[in-house]
Amino acid sequence: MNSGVRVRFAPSPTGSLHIGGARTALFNYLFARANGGRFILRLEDTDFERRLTGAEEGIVRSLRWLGLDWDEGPGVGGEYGPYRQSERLDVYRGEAGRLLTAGLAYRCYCTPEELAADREEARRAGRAPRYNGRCRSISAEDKAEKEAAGIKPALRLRVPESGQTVVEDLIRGSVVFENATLDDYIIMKSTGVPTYNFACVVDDATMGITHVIRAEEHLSNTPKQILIYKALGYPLPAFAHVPMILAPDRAKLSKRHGATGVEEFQAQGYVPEALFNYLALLGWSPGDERELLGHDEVVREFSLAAVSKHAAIYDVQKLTWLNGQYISSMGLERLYDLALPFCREAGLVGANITAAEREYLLRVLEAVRSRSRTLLELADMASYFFRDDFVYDPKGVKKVFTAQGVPELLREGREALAPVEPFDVSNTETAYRDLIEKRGISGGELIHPTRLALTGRTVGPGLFDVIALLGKNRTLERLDRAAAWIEKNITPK
RNA sequence: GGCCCCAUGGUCAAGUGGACUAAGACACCGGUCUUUCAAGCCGGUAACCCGGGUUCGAAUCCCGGUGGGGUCACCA
Repeated sequence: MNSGVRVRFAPSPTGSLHIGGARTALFNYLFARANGGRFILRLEDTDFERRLTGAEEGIVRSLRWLGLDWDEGPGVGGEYGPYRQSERLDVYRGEAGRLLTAGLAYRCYCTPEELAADREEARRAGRAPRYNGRCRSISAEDKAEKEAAGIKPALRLRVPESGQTVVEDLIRGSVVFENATLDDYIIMKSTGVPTYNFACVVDDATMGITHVIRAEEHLSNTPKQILIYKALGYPLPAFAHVPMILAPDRAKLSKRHGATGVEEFQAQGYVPEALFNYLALLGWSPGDERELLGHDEVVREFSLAAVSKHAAIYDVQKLTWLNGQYISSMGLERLYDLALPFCREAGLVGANITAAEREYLLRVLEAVRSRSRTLLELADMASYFFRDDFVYDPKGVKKVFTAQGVPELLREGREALAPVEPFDVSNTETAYRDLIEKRGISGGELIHPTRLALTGRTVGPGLFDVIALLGKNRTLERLDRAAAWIEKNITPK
């Protein structure tokens, strides 16, 4: 199915993909998928000063991780390429030449120093810092003089001095800009490299983009871009400016806000399903009470008309809650795949995994998943199933190891469990319940110290699940070890 | 400062003139279940920025304030 809809996400490879960019990419992706269109990835890498090596790869990795596959762009090709602006310089030069010969653009010989001085003066005088138009109607002599002095000109667009430019925004309606508030801005730098507004328009036009969906911070660029479409004679695409994602202090996302990059969330143990779901819900809602929405459901329901107008502050707590929901309800095999790197990182499993190890990890994950909100927590919750080197939680020691007769109780527990066969949940529980009854104690009096002895913790899955998972050898060994440890380290009170 | 956008609980967010005594979710607080902690379930606290208008009626429409945000580069 091809509806003719073409949208693009056009990041600049100056850093990693943060959640604001990811959300913009997501909305473009959703719009394309919801409307049978094509989603295109384009790299806006004309600022060679700020360009960062590895940034493109990082962005690509993050998009793929989130599941936002593009139909055209780096790595997949397409008939409108190339998809990196640095590889399209001849296209921009050609289009700029058209504007120059048509008299719609002109050469500007002002130096950056002159322009800075103009701006400073305007600022002091309380005027808007607009270009003063010095080169708009430069005389032939002055021009010759500048050329002779070897000054390389930049190219400016001749902006109408009156009238209005109206942005018909799919989310905000008509937004009117007075042309008089716009100035003749630079479209080609003196180096022959296009500026953002120009390259963006040329690419969107020549790549057949039908809907420009981008963050609201670009809204004030749009009238400038519309003027270029008109000058070049290209039809206008539809525009949609989606609300921004703000940091908890209500400011635009930046490095000082800490972990806001997709890769950082990934490293902290967030799963792509959850981030996808959360980001979709930031600025958009299905219109009813649903919160947990999978990929297909979001694609089915997404519409720009339902996108809100105001900026949203992201809330890690809700993301974390969603993440926990996904961790406890996704397919176990999928969870395994996602959790494996974290388990390796935590030293629970090695690089090569036998079928039996895999089976065991699967069962462990099943036991601890509902208690974990991130994969990091998950690996941590799973650790004592793989490692014997845990220490007893000091708080727990104080609470359940210091009572009178705990070592003896643990040894009795050990004796009760030793003959159990098969060593499963219900048989071990029966053995323990019998002991509890025989001793006339409460369940907790035996169960709590046992848990601490077996796991080092006071929290975790049901005790008999833990026991069955650990198996007889490790259970008995850990009970012995704890009894001895208590006798050595604790003075009964 | 100029221009532009926006405005429902702490946060996300439903709501498009009467069904609003304003959903739902996160967070928070209580209860319940349980050997623990989660999860689950039940319940609670908490919002229409202010002022004018229009209307029989305004969270919803209009105007003005206020507040927040964005943007004003040979950055993107």
